[in-house]
Amino acid sequence: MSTDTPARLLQLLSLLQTPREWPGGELADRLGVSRRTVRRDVDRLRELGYPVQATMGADGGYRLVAGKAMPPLVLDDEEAVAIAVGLRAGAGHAVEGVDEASVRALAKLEQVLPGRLRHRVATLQAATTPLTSGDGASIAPETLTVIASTIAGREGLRFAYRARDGAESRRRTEPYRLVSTERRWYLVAYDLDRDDWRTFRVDRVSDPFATGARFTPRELPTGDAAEFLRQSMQRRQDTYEFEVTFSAPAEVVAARLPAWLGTPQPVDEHSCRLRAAAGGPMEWLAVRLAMMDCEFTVHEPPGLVGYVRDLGGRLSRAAGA
Amino acid sequence: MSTDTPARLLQLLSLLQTPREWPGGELADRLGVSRRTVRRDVDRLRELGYPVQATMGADGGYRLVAGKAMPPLVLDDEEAVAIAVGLRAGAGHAVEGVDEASVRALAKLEQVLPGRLRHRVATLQAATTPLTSGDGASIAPETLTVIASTIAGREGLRFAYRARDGAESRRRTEPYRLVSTERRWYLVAYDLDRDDWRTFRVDRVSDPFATGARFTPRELPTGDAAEFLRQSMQRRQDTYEFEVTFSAPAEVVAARLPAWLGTPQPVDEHSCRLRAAAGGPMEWLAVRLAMMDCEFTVHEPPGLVGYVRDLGGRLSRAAGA
DNA sequence: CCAAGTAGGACAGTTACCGTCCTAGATGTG
DNA sequence: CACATCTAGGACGGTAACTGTCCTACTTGG
Repeated sequence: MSTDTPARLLQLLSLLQTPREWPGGELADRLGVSRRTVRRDVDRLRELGYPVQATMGADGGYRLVAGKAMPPLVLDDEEAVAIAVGLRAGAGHAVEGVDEASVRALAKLEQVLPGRLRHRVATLQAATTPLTSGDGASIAPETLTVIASTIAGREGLRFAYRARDGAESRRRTEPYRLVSTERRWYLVAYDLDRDDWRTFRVDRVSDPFATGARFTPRELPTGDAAEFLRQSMQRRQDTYEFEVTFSAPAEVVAARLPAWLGTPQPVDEHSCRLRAAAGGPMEWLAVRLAMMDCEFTVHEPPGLVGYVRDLGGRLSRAAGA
Repeated sequence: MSTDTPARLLQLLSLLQTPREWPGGELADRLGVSRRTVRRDVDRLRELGYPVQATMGADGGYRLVAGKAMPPLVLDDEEAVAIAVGLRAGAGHAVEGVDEASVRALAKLEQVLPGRLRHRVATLQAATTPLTSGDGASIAPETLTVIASTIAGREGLRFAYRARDGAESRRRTEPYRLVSTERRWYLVAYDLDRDDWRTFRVDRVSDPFATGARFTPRELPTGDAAEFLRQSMQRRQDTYEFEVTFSAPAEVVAARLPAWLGTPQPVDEHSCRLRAAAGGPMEWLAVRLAMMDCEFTVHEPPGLVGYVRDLGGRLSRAAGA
């Protein structure tokens, strides 16, 4: 309705993102301009790099197709809520390799999410259950997004931290990177009080907030945040090795397990063995194995064997054995 | 760098979405215009409804905050991939109430996703595991997005359908709505051959494609697609009732279960009972119960009891009991 | 108080934009 | 085959909008 050119272009972009064909006449009507102007606008979008495809002939029309760069996504309310909920649900147990970008996208979205939608996201979020099996290691999505924001904005970050021995402390940091490996989130940051680089487990962070103080990022001595994390993990020995034998062909098992857990080695035609290192909560691995839908045997570590035994006992009792 | 006004406005919008403060001078530099013009552009964005907040005084700057409507999201490559992967992973087992919007958002995103990113999404998607426990009821995300596109674009839809008795048939339909209830996806559509409204289970749909023929949506006699689905489900009796007793306070159980499964009723201070109806694969419910981390007893239905017993036995054997 | 930032009015030159005319090419239908 | 319906794009003139420069006013933190 507004007669402004840039506004009209944004509106056109939004219309074209609906997965259907738009005849020029209809667009002209909707935008309140002449057909010729629509053609010019389409031209302009193309010059901007958004590939508008036009099918010729009767029954033709315009539509936005895949191009070189991502066009700005124009979402309606429900779609925005769906993405927010989806990303938040995934934040705790996302796919290896996209976790950090996923949190960044969530932070970006939540920055501009209208208040009334925020409500709906929170409600729906409450209706879903965190997949973490009650070991208290769950992470509030807000924690991740606040941290991501401070990293992107180069702002100071303060939070309360509960160390491995249970001791509480308050930290003033310059956040550097979020890294997630093997079902756990870590923050690599420069600790202003310790005057050195540190890694923090995000599930032990509480009450994080941006101080507002901007800083220029220091250089990490190790270069890569993931590398730095790996080194400090080695010192702490936070992972464990496990070994399982499955009564199913290696291909079948491989298809049902996440690739990062490793590749099962065939023993014979009908069984295979998986030996790999895992981090994160052991319960998760146990449940994952339970979902495999084939016979298997856990050899190591003893803790995992114990947990699987407990789970088995509990289920047997539940069935009234 | 000097492009025309609308392009600059889009660029400005993208800069402001980074969660940080931008001083006017820096924006002027980046956009290649004078400081005054930046102020004018900011004004224009505000008039368009995008609330740009400015902090006054030294060390001030601009940033985009939550407003009345969603601004067009400007994503970088990694963020786009992250959202696509997240939505696809969630497509099979999403949160009640946002599923359809989620699929619509995914369709919208994939329509414009550049080819090189498509590759990355596919790769990462392969690395993750479908959560469906081997009953063959998994759904390819593509199937959902194709259907969603035809609904949005009012295009005819053809697909192959495997009926409950295993009979294969080809369908020509005018798609109306996607509905998901209790872990399953359904398509409500007008069947052009049967000349009547039908519901289809999406996990039995294969090889769907848009015919390209546009149509004007008919009116559904029942009015609401969800209502229509409910009625045809009642005829088929696709759900089952279950009853479980937990050895944990009702609040604790409620907090760990999805709300749509129902509310547990307290029996005494330390236990509670849940009686509700569920649909979808029974294995899913069994695994969900296993993750509850407390003792429980399954009373009904017999099938669920049997499945829990099997799972328990398998786990006990796995632990070498 | 000063420095550095936002906010916004006034003015003049330039530019870009828009609608109304055209004509040309593609495509499916009667 | 001709026709209707769509995209594609050149030409043109009047109007409107945009931009940079130069102002002043106000806010905030050191």
